[in-house]
Amino acid sequence: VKLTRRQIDERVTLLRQYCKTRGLPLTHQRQVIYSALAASETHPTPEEICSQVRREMPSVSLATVYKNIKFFLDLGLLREVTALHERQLLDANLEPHHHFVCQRCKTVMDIRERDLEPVRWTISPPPGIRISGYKVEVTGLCIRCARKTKTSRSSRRRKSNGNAKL
Amino acid sequence: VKLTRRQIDERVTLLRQYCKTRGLPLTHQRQVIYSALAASETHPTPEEICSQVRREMPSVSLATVYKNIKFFLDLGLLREVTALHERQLLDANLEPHHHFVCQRCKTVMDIRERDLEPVRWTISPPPGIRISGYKVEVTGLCIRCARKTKTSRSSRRRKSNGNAKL
DNA sequence: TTATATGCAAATCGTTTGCCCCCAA
DNA sequence: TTGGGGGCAAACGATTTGCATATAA
Repeated sequence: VKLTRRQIDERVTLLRQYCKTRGLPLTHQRQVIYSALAASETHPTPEEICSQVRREMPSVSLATVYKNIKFFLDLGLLREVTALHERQLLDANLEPHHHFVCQRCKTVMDIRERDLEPVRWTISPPPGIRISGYKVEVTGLCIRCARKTKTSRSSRRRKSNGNAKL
Repeated sequence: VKLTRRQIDERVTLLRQYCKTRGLPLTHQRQVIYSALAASETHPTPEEICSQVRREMPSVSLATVYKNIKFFLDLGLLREVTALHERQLLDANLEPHHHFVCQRCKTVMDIRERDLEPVRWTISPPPGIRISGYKVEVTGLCIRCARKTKTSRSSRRRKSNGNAKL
């Protein structure tokens, strides 16, 4: 999905508005980092974005790129391919199954395969690729976090992945 | 999904067979690590498995646990919750969409939301949780890797996530 | 016996933090 | 002017590696 120059500028304008309404400063590097992200056609790593940004602004530090990425994520102006990249989580369940991931505490719970309709294409799948399986990731809030959210006060980014039940 | 002692032993027997047919030694620690995994009801980290194993065998090193986890993954006796935990991958596409992940080179490609049927439950979703969305992860081999596989010779674990097209 | 695994410690990699200076508002 | 941001280097946490020793087959 390649964006035109104009579409990228629109994204930066969106960023500008977000910053303005929250009274946050919009620095030059922040703009350049965000347009590098918006212009990316793949799923870049922070390092890759940093190299990209350095073509235009050789002095940016990797730390600044990381800080801004977190900033954009918090604002919802950017997403992660997976929220579970922090550490390796193992799954000894060899049966095909799906997952529920709590977006607050990151707890993962299994969903039996038969509890969801099989995934189906509405068009023919892209030619050339070989498909071996489909895994659905249901996101939301687990019971514990859903309860806490009513009154708020968080259990964000728990280290343990606990025993919470669906 | 809590397994009975008997089911765990069956899993270890499976491991024993895999090792035997490949002529690989089945050490005491390998067995204990594998049963700790099979007995896990959650999605443990390597650290957590290590602590668990140490209750029975206090001398195991974390390095051994890591090496064995890789061993089990290679044999297909264990899975990861996500194959993309190694580094943070960013996704500037704010539209809801799905992903194709090449299990060999780890390239991620977007699938437009409308190209897959919406995910649906066959039973009513677990009460108490709050669901905010569904993301499908289609796994398989990308064009490049699918081609290479016929003749073999790999591009495993490429560092870049490339520009490969669906 | 012989190949492979283990344990330990050092190395590496990705990411975060502290601190001092600078800039956008 | 002033509070958040930027750059740098040190700190960190997770994972990997090198190597000498121990172990399964």
